[in-house]
Amino acid sequence: MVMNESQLDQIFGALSDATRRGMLAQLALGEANISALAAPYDISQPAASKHLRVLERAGLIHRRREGRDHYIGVNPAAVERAQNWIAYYSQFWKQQFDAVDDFLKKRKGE
Amino acid sequence: MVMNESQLDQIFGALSDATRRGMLAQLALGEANISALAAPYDISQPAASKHLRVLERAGLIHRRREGRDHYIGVNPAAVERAQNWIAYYSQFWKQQFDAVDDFLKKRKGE
DNA sequence: TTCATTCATAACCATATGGTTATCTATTTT
DNA sequence: AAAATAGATAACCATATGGTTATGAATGAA
Repeated sequence: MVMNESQLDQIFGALSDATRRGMLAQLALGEANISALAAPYDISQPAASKHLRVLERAGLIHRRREGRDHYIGVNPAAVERAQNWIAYYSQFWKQQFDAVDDFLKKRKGE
Repeated sequence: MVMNESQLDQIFGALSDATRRGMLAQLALGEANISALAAPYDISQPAASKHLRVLERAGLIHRRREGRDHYIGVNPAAVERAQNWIAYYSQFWKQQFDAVDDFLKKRKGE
C-alpha cells in the first residue's frame, strides 16, 4: 500500500464534487471535448475549465488537442489508486463489523 | 446507481485528507477514542476533533460515549458507497482503455 | 475536594474552492 | 477578410477548510 499521499488527496478531492463526478461518468461513453462535458451543467465556460484542471491535476484525465478542440479521456489507473485504498482497508473494517454482528446474533439466539 | 449525491460529496471530501485517511486506517484495528486517534499527528486537540466531525458528517464513523471517552468506530456501509461509485464506472473506463490498448497492440503486430 | 484528563466550542487566521464577468488567443467557417 | 467557435487566463467574490489559542463542561483519580 505504498502510495503518494498527496496524490490520493487530489484524487479524492477531485471526486468530491458532483459536477466532476458527472463529467467522469460522461467520459465512460468515450472521449469528449470540453464544451460537450460542460453542456449538461448550468455553469460558465471558465467554471468547466477549472473543474477539468482539477481532474487533470489529480491525474484522472488526459487531454489531446485537435485544432481548437481539447479532447478529454479518463485515466483508469488513477481511479484505481483510490479504489485500491478503499478496498485494502474495507477488508478490515468489514471483518470487525461482521465480528460484532456475529456476536449480537449469537447472543440473540441464547 | 441511485445515490445521494451530496453524501458522496462528503464521503469523498472526507477521504481527501491524509490525516483523516490515517485515522480510518487506524480504525481498521478496532475502536479507538479521540486521543488515541489524534496521537500520531502533530495537531492540536480541536483540530483532531474537527477531522472526526468531518468523518462523522459523511457517515464514515460512529461514536459511542463511555464516561469522558468517545469511542469511534467505522461504518463500512458508507465507505462501500464510494467504492461502488468507482467500481461501477471503472468498468466502462477500463473497457474503453483496453479497446485502445488492443488496437495499438494489433497495429504494432502488423 | 481538588486536580487531571477527555473532549467540545468559540473566535480567529490563512489559504483553497467554486463560482462569476471580462478579455485574450487560436482555430474554423462564411 | 470578417465572424464565429473552443478554450485559457486574469481578477474578483463568497464560502469552506484546516489550523491555531483560549476556555468551559464533564468525568475520573488523588
